[in-house]
Amino acid sequence: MTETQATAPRARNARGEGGRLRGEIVDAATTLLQQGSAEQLTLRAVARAAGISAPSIYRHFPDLAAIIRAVVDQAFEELVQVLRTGSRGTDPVERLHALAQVYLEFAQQHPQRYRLMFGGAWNAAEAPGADPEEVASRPRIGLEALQVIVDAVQECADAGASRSTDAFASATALWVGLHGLAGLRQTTPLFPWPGGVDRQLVDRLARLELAG
Amino acid sequence: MTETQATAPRARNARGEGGRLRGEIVDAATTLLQQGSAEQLTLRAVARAAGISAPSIYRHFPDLAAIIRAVVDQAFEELVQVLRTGSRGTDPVERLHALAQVYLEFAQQHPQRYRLMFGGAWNAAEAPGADPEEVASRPRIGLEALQVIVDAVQECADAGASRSTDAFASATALWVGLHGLAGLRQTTPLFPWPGGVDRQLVDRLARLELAG
DNA sequence: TGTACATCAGTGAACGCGCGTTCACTGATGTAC
DNA sequence: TGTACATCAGTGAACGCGCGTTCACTGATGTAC
Repeated sequence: MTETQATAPRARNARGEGGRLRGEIVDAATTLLQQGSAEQLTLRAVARAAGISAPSIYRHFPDLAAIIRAVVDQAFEELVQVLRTGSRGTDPVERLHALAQVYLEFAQQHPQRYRLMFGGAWNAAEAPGADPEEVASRPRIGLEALQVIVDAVQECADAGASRSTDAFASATALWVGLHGLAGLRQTTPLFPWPGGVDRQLVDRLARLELAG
Repeated sequence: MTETQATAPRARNARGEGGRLRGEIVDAATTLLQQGSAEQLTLRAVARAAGISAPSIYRHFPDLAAIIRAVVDQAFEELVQVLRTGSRGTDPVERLHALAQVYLEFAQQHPQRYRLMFGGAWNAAEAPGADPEEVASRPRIGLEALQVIVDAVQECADAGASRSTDAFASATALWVGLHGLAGLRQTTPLFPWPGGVDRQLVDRLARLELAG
């Protein structure tokens, strides 16, 4: 009786709602990324986590890489939103520091997804089946996230709080620094990290040190 | 006739030279990392590349993770050597810039190995079978590489070419920046990288900009 | 110098496993009449 | 309002594959006598 209930197949989605399972598959993959790395993901594991049979995946995705691409796309959208929300504040310098913290927190809270966003892409790009057009369009969404940093740096410069004369270049350098810190902090937690590395990165790369 | 030659088993090592195949296995794994990522490495693939049968691996390594650990150890030793060789020059600032270039080149020339050194370690650390003592000792070899950067920054400070008052902290920040750049350059080659990002990272993170 | 023997590096066959993918199918949902 | 039917989301069984690992083995190397 309860056994029947326990092993009951999932309720099928109605006609128009075929897209629902698609979202559930992406969510399942995202959940699995909280436990293990992207390399450990398998199509069957995603299906299990989503509570469906393996072949059901094919109604929604051609293969595992497509699922992962969807996870990455969603993660980039989340990052952009989180950055926009996190850069609030009155002082432009304060806003930039808050932005950096939010970026680092995102990477820390979703290490595997972050790794996938910035570490697995080129892997997929070199994969034989990669769609060239898709690969070419991939940086666009990343640029959107970077733009938030560019704007914040520009505001500091406009307010006379940064000596930066090229907000894009400075923001890129800052992004590079934050990315490096995010990765290394997770990789080598035992390293004797000097306090305030994050602050130093922001101050120096965005050229906030006016008293020179 | 030639068929026999082609399929002839490899010449067995003499008694005392059992260690020779160990090195060949590590070399085979290193070679495979020039073609694919560490996640694609399998015990059988390493054996094939080394020209031996799969079970032969077990005479030298308990499992694939042990082989990878040996590859990483060797890579760190190479990096330290390359950094030491690359930091030659008369001017301390020149030496630091050369050091940064050498670091970036190492990462570029051995992308998968570099990724494994700084990106895969924590993965292995969280693996169930990880030896705690081994994990704890892992940063040591990395610190040796960092020390080369610390020394170079200190020399700049001593020569009055850097405003850094904490060479370790500045070197760490620089390492973070270089690591970020190394990773992102490979991951997002299509990104419109501003020229001179690498120089900017060194100048700003090692505080070489005196005319403030 | 010769011979019997222990050592041990490397092998080939075999196993069970989880994987990706295919196929024909089931059966509820929505629609045409 | 009823009924027959097309649609299509999801299933279960099955396949071939490469994997890690085990086992008993082979046969050259080095040693004891």
